Amino acid sequence: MRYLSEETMQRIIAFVDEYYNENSYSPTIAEISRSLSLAVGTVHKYLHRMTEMDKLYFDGRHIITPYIEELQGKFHAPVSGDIACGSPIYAEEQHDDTFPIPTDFIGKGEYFWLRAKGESMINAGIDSGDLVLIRKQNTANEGDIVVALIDDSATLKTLSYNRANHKVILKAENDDKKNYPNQIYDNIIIQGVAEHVLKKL
Amino acid sequence: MRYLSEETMQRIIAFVDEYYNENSYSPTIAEISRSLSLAVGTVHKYLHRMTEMDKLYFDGRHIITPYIEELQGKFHAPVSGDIACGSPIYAEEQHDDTFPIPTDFIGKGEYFWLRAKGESMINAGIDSGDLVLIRKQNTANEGDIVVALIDDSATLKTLSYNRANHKVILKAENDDKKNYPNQIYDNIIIQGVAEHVLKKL
DNA sequence: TTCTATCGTGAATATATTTTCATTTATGTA
DNA sequence: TACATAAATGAAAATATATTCACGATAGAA
Repeated sequence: MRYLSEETMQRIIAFVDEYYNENSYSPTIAEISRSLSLAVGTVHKYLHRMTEMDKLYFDGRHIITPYIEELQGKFHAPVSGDIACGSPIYAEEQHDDTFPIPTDFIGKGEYFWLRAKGESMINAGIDSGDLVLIRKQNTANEGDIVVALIDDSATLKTLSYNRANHKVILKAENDDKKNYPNQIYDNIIIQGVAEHVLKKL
Repeated sequence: MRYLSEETMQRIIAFVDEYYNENSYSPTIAEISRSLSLAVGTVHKYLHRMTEMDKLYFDGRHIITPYIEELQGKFHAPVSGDIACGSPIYAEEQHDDTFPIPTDFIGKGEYFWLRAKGESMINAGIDSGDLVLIRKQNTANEGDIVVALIDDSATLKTLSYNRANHKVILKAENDDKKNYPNQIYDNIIIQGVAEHVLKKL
């Protein structure tokens, strides 16, 4: 069989998704065959061809549709170690735990969680102990709250530029400017941008 | 074999959990056997006996440990419809989407998400559009932020009592007391207590 | 030592699942 | 009709996985 029916492909994906929702694992070829009244050979070829077409992924045992991929893995961001809001601490990826993130609240991309520590970002609504959701990226816009790597240490600050002398400014969001002064650098490495914060009430 | 080693049981559970973390599905008996250097027969008996002992669940194909059970299903709280912070709106459970919740950040119990609407709780850190994580319960303490059912409508307010006349007071957390006055009732039905809030930055 | 409970082995068997492929059915068209 | 294409069938073969069970090794107690 060289050709696939668009309708049958949709039916297979819909059934697999529904089955996964019910069972938290994907169905076997035989189960799809029975439920959709298709021959096992038919289902088998569809799964293979659809894998080639990147419509889903079938490894001979597990079927992963885009929907399933979203449910697992992709949106389970690892919780890294604490991050300093005040003085930078070393940014090691501890991967303590995983923490799934809602689909409708965030966009595509890789995310991870950081537990904020210190008072430097309280004006931005980030208090010590809050979990901050970071989107991994190495560029950012002025005004973004970024995870910046300075001398092998990570810190959470608001990004700003001085266009006159081409310096990068990391601003703390705290009125106490004595204890939380702006930090000026020639170069910083950005690890991600803070998008959400989960707070205890 | 009538007896199981506690150590081997722990090793099996640990391996299955780790494997599931990596792959989002549980390993086969053969894979456990290879990785832990145990005979397939040994692993098979362990899985069966441990199922009887309720240490995990094995149906001949899928292994579900307590950890895996937690990852799937149990902590996926349904997102209900919007809830009014200001004037109460009807509380229908829409179940738009599911939204997994971190294990270490919250305790046991049933949870659901509400999207806050209105300005009545801004002093409590809940702004319009925020997702609020509610723990289902029908009792609450003074000072808790509760989801209260008033005349078939749900509202998010801080709970308070007047012990003199046995009235229940629902307080808005907004300095504008003209538009957000305290509401006094003889009786209210509590649907849950707000524990966390997820905010966009 | 001898016995017994504990813990595990290994290989044969049974079952489930995937893979392959020659054939069938239906439809449109020259 | 004769032919080509699309879509699916069905059953056998290959492979993967689970299940069973008689036996082996170890260690402590009688």
